[in-house]
Amino acid sequence: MPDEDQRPPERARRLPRAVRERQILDAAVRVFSRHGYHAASMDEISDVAGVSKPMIYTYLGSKEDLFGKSIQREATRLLEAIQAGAQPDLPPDMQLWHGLRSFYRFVAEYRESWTVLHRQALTVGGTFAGEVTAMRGRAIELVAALVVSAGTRKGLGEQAEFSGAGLAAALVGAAESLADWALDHPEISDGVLASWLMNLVWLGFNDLVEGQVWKPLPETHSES
Amino acid sequence: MPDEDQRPPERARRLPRAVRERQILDAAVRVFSRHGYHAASMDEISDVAGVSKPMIYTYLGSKEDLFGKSIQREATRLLEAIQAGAQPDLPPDMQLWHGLRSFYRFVAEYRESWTVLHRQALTVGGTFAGEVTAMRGRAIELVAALVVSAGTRKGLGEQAEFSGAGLAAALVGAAESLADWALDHPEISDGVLASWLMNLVWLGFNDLVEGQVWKPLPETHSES
DNA sequence: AGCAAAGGCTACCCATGAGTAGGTAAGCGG
DNA sequence: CCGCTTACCTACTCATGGGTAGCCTTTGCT
Repeated sequence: MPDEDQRPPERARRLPRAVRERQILDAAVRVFSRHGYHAASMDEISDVAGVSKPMIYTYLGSKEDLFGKSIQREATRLLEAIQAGAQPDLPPDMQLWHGLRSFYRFVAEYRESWTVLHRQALTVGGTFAGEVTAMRGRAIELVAALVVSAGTRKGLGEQAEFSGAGLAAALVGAAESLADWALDHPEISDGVLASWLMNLVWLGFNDLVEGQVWKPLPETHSES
Repeated sequence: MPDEDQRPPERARRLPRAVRERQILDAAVRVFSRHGYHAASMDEISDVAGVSKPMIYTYLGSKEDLFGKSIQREATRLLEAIQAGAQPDLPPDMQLWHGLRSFYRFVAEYRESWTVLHRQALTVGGTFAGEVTAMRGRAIELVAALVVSAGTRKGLGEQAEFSGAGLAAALVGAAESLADWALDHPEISDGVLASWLMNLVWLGFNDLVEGQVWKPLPETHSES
């Protein structure tokens, strides 16, 4: 009886390996972001991916491997998105401004990527927590460099150096937290979010010396 | 063969129920803070508590119950610590200042409580995540009220109202992130940490109107 | 056609860990 | 000293879920 398969879900059969790997990673990120590492089951991931469990093991390895690869892919995506925005030949404040905007655009577009990186990766002790905190640490150092360079340029000198790391940690945390908040307020544009932080941090920092208002150049931002 | 038990660890036998419950909760907080909800095992908790597993079930209920009670106790502790610092009859900036100092003192003293609340509680979907985010939300609202009241008082009016919630979210996130950072830098006092945030946020916010430097009254803070 | 390799699955194994059954022993009122 | 309650334990059951063995099926090449 040929042609008896009415192929109802059209479960795309026999795709090349690279495609399947992408599908599986997509599913993994989605499931991990929803339940966290431990509560996520390989069965559910395979189900979401539209693939049987052994495929995951033959293609991506163990659950830990899979989680690691998910983290790695999303982290790379995020960093690339931010770096695409913050051109290193701009002045510090503009670097920060564009980096922040890119960050918020990314979070809005890839909520699940963000969730996995921000919430879930830290809870799995061991290698991943290390990788992610290292990545976060690099972000903090980058921001710290911006802050210190700007502070020194403005005449703060030693004090900037001393408190730069802490301030950078606070700023990164503020940006992350604001990202979470923004997930529940999609009507707020990335430009507004970034400008809030710029006004908070840049003003507060620079005004230790002199009171001048930072604002983005008119051509680059579009907010209400 | 009597007296053959050389009672090596002197495992305190037959204590009253209230004491055991405290011991078990202490152990639970410690283990949950280290491994997270799912990776923590009741066996390890009972081991750390110096008590057998059935005791936990007869006294505190299921694993979920136990986690909930741990969260609840630590959250209450934290809120009480903060409220003990921030007297509501002070002006907004001083409330924030003292609240922040109390917060950082608490985090330094009860690292595990903080870890459980900040990192682990969010990863367990369902009731607890709800409770904790609700608690966090209340904190944000509180801060938002301070910020808006100060902003309105300073003449910002509508703009303060509009961005107050977002700014509060950012500030709370900055405070949390700075708390994590401070765990690796114990030499930084709570006064310094709090003053960093005050200078960042309060200055940046108020200076949208006029450039005035916030600083704590000399008698209350002790920093380098 | 024939056949190897790659894509894919069902059906299982088994360690881990939540939760419990049922028993022992110490205090305490009578 | 007798029984009743409370504190407490050892030793199990059993569901969940990570991981795998073994088999089928399509495709592409000669």
